[in-house]
Amino acid sequence: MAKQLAKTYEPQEVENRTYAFWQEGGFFHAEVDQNKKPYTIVIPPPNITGQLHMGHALDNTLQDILIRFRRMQGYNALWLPGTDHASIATEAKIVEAMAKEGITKADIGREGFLERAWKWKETYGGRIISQLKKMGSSCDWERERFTLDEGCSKAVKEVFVNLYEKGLIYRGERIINWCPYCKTSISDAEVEYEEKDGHFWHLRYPLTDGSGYIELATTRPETLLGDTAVAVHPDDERYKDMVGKTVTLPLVGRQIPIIADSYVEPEFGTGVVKITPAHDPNDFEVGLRHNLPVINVLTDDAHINENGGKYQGLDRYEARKAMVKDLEEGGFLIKIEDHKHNVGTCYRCSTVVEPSVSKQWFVKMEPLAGPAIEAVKSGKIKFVPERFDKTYYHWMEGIHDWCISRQLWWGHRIPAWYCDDCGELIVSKDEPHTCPKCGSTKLTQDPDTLDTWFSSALWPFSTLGWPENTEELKYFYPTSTLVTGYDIIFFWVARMIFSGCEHMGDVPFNTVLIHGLVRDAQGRKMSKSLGNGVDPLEEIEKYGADALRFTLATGNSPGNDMRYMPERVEASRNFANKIWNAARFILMNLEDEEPAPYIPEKLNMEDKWILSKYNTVVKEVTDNLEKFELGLAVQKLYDFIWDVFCDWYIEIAKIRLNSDDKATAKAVLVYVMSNTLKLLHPFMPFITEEIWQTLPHDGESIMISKFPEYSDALAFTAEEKEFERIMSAVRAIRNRRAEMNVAPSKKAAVYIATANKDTFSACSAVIAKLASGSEVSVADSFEIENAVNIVTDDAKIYIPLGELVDFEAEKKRLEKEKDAALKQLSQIENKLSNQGFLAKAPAAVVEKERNAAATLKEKLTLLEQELLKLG
RNA sequence: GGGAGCAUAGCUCAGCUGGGAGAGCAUCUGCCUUACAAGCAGAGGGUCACAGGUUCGAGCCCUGUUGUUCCCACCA
Repeated sequence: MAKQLAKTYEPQEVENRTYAFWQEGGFFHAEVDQNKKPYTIVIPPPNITGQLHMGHALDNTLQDILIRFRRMQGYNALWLPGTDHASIATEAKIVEAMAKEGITKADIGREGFLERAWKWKETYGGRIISQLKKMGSSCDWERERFTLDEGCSKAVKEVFVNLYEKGLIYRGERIINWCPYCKTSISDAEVEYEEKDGHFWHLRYPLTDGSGYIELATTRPETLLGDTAVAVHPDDERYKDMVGKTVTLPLVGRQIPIIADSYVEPEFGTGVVKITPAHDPNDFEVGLRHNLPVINVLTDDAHINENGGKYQGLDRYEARKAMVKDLEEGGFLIKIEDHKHNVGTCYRCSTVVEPSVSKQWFVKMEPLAGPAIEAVKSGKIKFVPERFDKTYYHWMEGIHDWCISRQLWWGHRIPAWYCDDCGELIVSKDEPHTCPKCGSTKLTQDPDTLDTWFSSALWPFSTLGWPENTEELKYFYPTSTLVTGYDIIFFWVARMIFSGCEHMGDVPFNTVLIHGLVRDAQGRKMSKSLGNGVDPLEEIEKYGADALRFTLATGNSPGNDMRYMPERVEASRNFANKIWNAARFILMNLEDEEPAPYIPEKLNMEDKWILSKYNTVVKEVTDNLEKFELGLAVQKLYDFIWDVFCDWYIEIAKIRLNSDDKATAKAVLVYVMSNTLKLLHPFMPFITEEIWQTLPHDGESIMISKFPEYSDALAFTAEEKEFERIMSAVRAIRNRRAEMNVAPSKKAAVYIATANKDTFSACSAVIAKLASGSEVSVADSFEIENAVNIVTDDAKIYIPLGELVDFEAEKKRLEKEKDAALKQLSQIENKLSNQGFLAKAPAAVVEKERNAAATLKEKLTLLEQELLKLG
């Protein structure tokens, strides 16, 4: 025993050792156990290409708090970890790396590329995992999964075939968002709209019959090459006569019809719209209605293709420039206006996307959205905070079909084959060898892969073994809580919900705890381009993982963004050090003895006070955690440990520790300390384990100890209240001494006149210690000369400080206090004479006011007595 | 165009079902009181954005206004 702890807490030394100890102990692992209730969290799988950033740090801190809390509460807690293959992001990185070697995808082919990709995964995939461990994450690493592993791939095929057979997956030629940099289609959700300064080019399209021209405006003049009509509103009088005529497309010479369609807004611009079905979603719809040809004019990297005549080969923006010049020269350009408009960009690479008609695979959303909406409406899934259900409904209700095919190689290949001979489409979990229609053996698999979110949508059940009906799946599904940022509600949360409902017949989780973004100190989003990102690992190195976790868990509320301020981590680090030193103090006093538990009969007032305070904290922290109010919970622990336990109880305990009557104080110190460590453990796992291990303890690890529970036996309400009186007397004395600039080293006698003699006598040593008293006397009354006067609610206190006492000042001060008390009293009496208040306020509230009034009156009496004495 | 959030001390933010305005940092004063100066004891500092309303009682609920941030939306 009597272990020596270093003077300050050194997290670096403790963390790796402790984490290894937990792993070796197998404490993170959960097995199916019918005798225990499961509590399950599946991790939002980080990208294998990723590096831990503050968003991960926050997300995983919250998850770890919840999982550690539930584990200690006795739940069979499973936190299932894994990583995401992140098709677009990863493929882009690999392509980039290859480019540095001067190699392209085409050079090495699909096989060669995938070989590289898997190697990449082996090299970097583990990086983020080891970073999560640095955070202290108590994931069940034995169950680590990867969205592209065998099991997940099986689940993906199962789902694809299943949905296809139900008619919920189809292949079709439709307008999609094309990213010319990633060279793939992307879903609507993957397009980010940015307001950009652009132009409005007003053009003149001549009527073919020579009877004039029609004026229209466009923001993308280069799409003119794909125009197949010009549209006006059917009721627009200005153009009524022109409908049915044709115009000759400038620069191209193609004759295209003027059509009437109510999509056109007559008030906007000139009321005329050029229709480019191949490159605009609205125009595409118009084209369908009017049976217009679709002319694609772009290549997959956004250059003009063979349909662009002389502009072929030009980049889209070069083509724009060239065409505007030609239009101007040809007299077709009327004017150019500045125009702000929303431009769609790729969420991965920020390249401006081009809407393009293309043959892709889609998930039919409408039948899936219904049950997914109902799952939240019925309360089977709850968002915390609740307001996010609105966001969710809004998105789900207006959802379009989901484009799931990607022109990438890194991902789940679409389980569809085409017969080279008859063109038959075969969708199958297993590779087919003959065409069921013509018997041909020449079959080619669809080259595309699936949207990376297609596999993450299955994560809550694919990781538990689905489509096999495993014991794990039966036991741990639905999972309990999903923790994630509001920025991926659409990408991931919504899709998990409809996938769970569809394939499992049950919701994937019961609660979704939503957090916000971690921003920089100025409130800006952390980003690579700004270079303002704070590296969590550097912060851990500097301040310790516990300090970082504490900072992220505190001072923010669900769903709201937070700013990352280095000063706050410093404060958290200081808190860790405070705890460390409190432990050092206790250990120092334990010497070599095996401390016994406290004996209830021997507890004195301050022991009961601290135990009662502790008991309240247990209740409140538990309540807060159960309601996902993690920030409130940890704030209460901070206040209790620092202000209540350290600043008051430890100081008071020193009195007995310096006497012969040490046992009870020691026992209470140990009891409160080690149990408070348990309460704090979910938030600060490393330091709590380290200290708990050095204190007398039962069990292998704090992380599998029992989370403290509220106990009626510790609810010493009366003693708590009594001791608060002592504290307020101590505060009053300290306050007066500070005001008079009396150094703590200058001890002075303290005389306390009170009707409450028992309490004050019992605590005279406490008062002496905490309020620099040389001696403390308690009686009904005193006649003291040359004394400072202090009046508390139930006591008059005199401190003879001889020459320091200024009677006039004393009098003035007491007058001031009297005025304040009178004012307060009149406020309360106003309330108490208000019939409405008496009739309608809860009895407890009225009672509280009555007590306050009584206390004030008592104080006023004492104040008046003193003023009388002073003349 | 629709929807949501935020506005509380100099700064960053808490404030749970309406019942005496809080923390951290910063500032000021005094302390090396042998667990901790990464500390201790004190102090100052707020019309809780503004205007109405509901209520015995509003930072909290309702309506409107202003400022700000974000999300969604097919206006060329």
